[in-house]
Amino acid sequence: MPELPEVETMVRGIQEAVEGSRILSFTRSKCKCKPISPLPALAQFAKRIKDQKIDSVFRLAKRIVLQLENDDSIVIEPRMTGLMLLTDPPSREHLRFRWELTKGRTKIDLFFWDRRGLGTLKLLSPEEFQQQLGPQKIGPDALLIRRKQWQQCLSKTSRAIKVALLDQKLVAGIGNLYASEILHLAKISPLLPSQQVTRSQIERLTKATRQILKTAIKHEGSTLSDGTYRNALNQQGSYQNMHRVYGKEKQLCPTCNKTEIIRIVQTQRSTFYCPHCQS
DNA sequence: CCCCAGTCCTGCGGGC
DNA sequence: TGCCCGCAGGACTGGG
Repeated sequence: MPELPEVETMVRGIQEAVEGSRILSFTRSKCKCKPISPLPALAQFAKRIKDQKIDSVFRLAKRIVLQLENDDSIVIEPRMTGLMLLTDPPSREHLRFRWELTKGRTKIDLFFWDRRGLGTLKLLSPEEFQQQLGPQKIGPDALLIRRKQWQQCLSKTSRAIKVALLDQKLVAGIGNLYASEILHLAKISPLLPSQQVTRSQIERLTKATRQILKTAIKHEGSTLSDGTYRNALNQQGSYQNMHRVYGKEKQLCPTCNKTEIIRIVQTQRSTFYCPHCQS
């Protein structure tokens, strides 16, 4: 599930400890779990990053980037169940990778844990980074996108606005959960064809996106009932307690307090909304 | 080019 | 009780 707020929380959680540290070792966990799919030969990967200093840690859409001093980047995509942790992971079983870092005399363990194993890890040269993660592959960040950019990206597609919000080429960082939350706050129907969005709807969408994502970051993201998502210290987020519509089928809409929230399916994903407030 | 269904993966909950 | 199936949704692929 990690979307922008969860990935941002992971980055903030490891940033201080990891920035300026040096990579002592990188190992794949000896657990039974399968190695991550597009990972180059591990020995080669480990060799390329060994003794490198990590200059900075930042979020790129839903990815975590460790920028190395030689300008290579370690790019981590948690996808559904991946976590970056500074403490012992939730279980031994799905631990995938471990970095041993040093900073002065301090030793730091950094873990990548991933229950479902859909996450990916890449080491990219600056050229590969530009090619694979450049602006033509990834749209403007959802936390920063402005009214004019919303207008531009939505005018490009005839798809329903909820479906467009999930297209990372149009706008980056929103996933299935926050798409429903944002559209509810913005009072926009998830079924609205993107090209038909009005000026005032764009205005509301711009504000709602920032407000939802910022508040979710403040609450360290959403830990759903499966309990998977955790911050870097293996603690749960709390934004799940503030959800407006996601997972709340048949409950009353928190805005009008008289209509039941309904669940529909758009391109094989659940959408939750209030048919009264978001008509 | 645009859009969507199918794919990867694991754990859980519902139905029988 | 135990088994099986479907579902959860990140991003990518292939085909219409």
